[in-house]
Amino acid sequence: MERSGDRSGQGDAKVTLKEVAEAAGVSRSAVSRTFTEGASVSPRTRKKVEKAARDLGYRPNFLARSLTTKRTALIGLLSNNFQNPAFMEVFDLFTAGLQERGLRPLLVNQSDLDQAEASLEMLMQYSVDGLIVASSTLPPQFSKALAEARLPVVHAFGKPAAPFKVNVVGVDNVHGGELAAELLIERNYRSVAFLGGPRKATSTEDRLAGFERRLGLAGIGIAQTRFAETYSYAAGRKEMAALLDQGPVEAVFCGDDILCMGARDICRERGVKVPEEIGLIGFNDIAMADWTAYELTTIRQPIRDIIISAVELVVRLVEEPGRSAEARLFPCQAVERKTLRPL
Amino acid sequence: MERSGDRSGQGDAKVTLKEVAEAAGVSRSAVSRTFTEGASVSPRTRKKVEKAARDLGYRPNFLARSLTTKRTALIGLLSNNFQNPAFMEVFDLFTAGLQERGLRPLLVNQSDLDQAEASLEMLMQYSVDGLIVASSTLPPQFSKALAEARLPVVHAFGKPAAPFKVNVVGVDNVHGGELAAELLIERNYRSVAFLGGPRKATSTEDRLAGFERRLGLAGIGIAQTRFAETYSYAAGRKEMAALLDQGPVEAVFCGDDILCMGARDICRERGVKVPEEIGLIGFNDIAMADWTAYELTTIRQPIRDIIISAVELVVRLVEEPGRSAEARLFPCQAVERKTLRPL
DNA sequence: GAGAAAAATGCAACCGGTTGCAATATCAGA
DNA sequence: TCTGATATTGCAACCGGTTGCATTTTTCTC
Repeated sequence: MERSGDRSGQGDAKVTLKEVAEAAGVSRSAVSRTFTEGASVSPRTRKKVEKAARDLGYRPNFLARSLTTKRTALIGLLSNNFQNPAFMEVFDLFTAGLQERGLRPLLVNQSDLDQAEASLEMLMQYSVDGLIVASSTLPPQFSKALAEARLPVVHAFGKPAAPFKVNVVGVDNVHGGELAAELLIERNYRSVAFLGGPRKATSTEDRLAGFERRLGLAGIGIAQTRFAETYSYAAGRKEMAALLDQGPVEAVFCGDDILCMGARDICRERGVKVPEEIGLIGFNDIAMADWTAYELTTIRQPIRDIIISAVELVVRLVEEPGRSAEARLFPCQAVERKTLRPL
Repeated sequence: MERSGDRSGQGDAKVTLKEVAEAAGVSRSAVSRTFTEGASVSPRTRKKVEKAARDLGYRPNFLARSLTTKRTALIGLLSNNFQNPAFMEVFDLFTAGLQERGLRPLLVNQSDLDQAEASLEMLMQYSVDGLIVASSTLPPQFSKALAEARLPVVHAFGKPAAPFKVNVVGVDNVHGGELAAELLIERNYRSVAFLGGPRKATSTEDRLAGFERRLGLAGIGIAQTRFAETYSYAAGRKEMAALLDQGPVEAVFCGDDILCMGARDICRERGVKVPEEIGLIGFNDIAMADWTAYELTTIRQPIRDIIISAVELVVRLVEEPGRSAEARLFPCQAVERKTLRPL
């Protein structure tokens, strides 16, 4: 004869609170309280309930619970950077950070942020407690939708936006651009180019703005400007190739390491030596930037700090709904490796 | 005076079915039916309900619904490869594939699979409809827990396991190892080494087994064998360095592209020329393997096919609970680039 | 040991939906 | 216009929990 499961009894369908209550000879409330932090249950009942629960293999249903508690511990994690291997680090830190606090990331792959409103709606239907958007850009329309949704939202890697109030955690990209410019100025580069990420990304604009301004103070103009369509190796290659075809420059500031790696490889392919014949600066300081094949000089973005802060912020927003929007900006930092000529 | 929201009326808390019913002057059932595929509602009621819903900004609560329908459309996505940039592609495809089918990935970052049972329990508390485990290894204990859980599970990138019946979608790793061996034999390498992933990973064992066997047929033994602790660039560097220190070999078969890239870079650093002085083969054919700085000769794993198949399988398992476990294995394929000497 | 305060318990309503069933409305055919 | 078949509708119970409140039990004080 077939046993319907062993002593841990996951024999049939799901075991419910009611069955545990019956088995333990107590009311449903008693069972519920046993599994609720800080509820009032006598040690004796608790013991009985726990035994019954163990015997039956009972686990409380989180979703049913959320119906009354209004908390799901689900946090939406939305990003448009699924093509970028560097983002693995971002996902790693986000998921680990959320899990540490008992939160569950509900992942949304939104390659086109312009159509993110449907995703937002979906997230609300799943009653997520909060949302983290990990992307350097945020189309105004989406930003508007976010602001209107009654939902704690943190935009990680974004920039403080004027029109709508969304919480932001990121870096001062203008300053980052300035740092890049300084690196070049110090080393006497005179003819420089900018190879940015998507044109519409505010991070791109800001990096360019800071770069241009600081360069301007030194009397240097930007010889060429190009924008990649996506943050990807392929896009970096493509734009760098175009840039090289266009005419000679002494150095290129890339708006992202992954673009810079693509750019670096086009140089490798064409036999133009880095840094002897052309200088390159990246942005982010992703782990791969340190790989022997690249050793990018780059502007470091404190990814870890940003993510820890974003998680902490979203948690806080969930706890204090009334809280007004906030921007947390971390400083960038130049890290010198081997893609610029020495001082 | 403050307006409490515009005409779309997300003024206050969440709008519920009941409120819509009242506004539309119909019963709650009618509203429910309006939002349920294939339910019986007259066009007239539907119109009324839809108008009321629109005016109030109503969205059905998925979680409440799931309580009675027994479906959440949540699929657990558990992986231990959050350090591996190559896995970005995997996440991209998984999330996109699930979303296409209206499913939502609940992400679990489980760097230590030995402790995955708690995560499994958590997933069940969230009533996920199914689970995809993306990892090349699966500790027996976890495998056992998976088999016992009443939950559709697909192990992607795994291998068909003897003791417990878990659905698997992956490649024939033994054959992959053989392909690598053939590549080396053809090119007359005689002294070869194996630099594998984690020792306990079955994929590592299988690749090694196939490699060794095919080599054996040609009368070649494996000169050195090393195992990386993780699938990471750093681990690849470390083991390759050790391997180089140990003594000379003509070629190394790396159990993963990311390890191979680390290995490649140690060579670059030490000035040992690839492929002139040492040959390298990777495994996977991740996007980065084609980067100019690496151009790895490697054994291709059809990632896209595996993922599409895994998603399709988990969907099917959800629909047909009784279905017995299945293994879907795809063939590997050698792709030649520039890290082995020419024929 | 009596009385009052504190702790534990159960009842019943509720969270936001779905659904079987019986009742009602609509429609077709004669 | 009447009858039976079919389509809509609402009622009420249910999904698996939580929680305010009144009641009962326990504990403490004197």
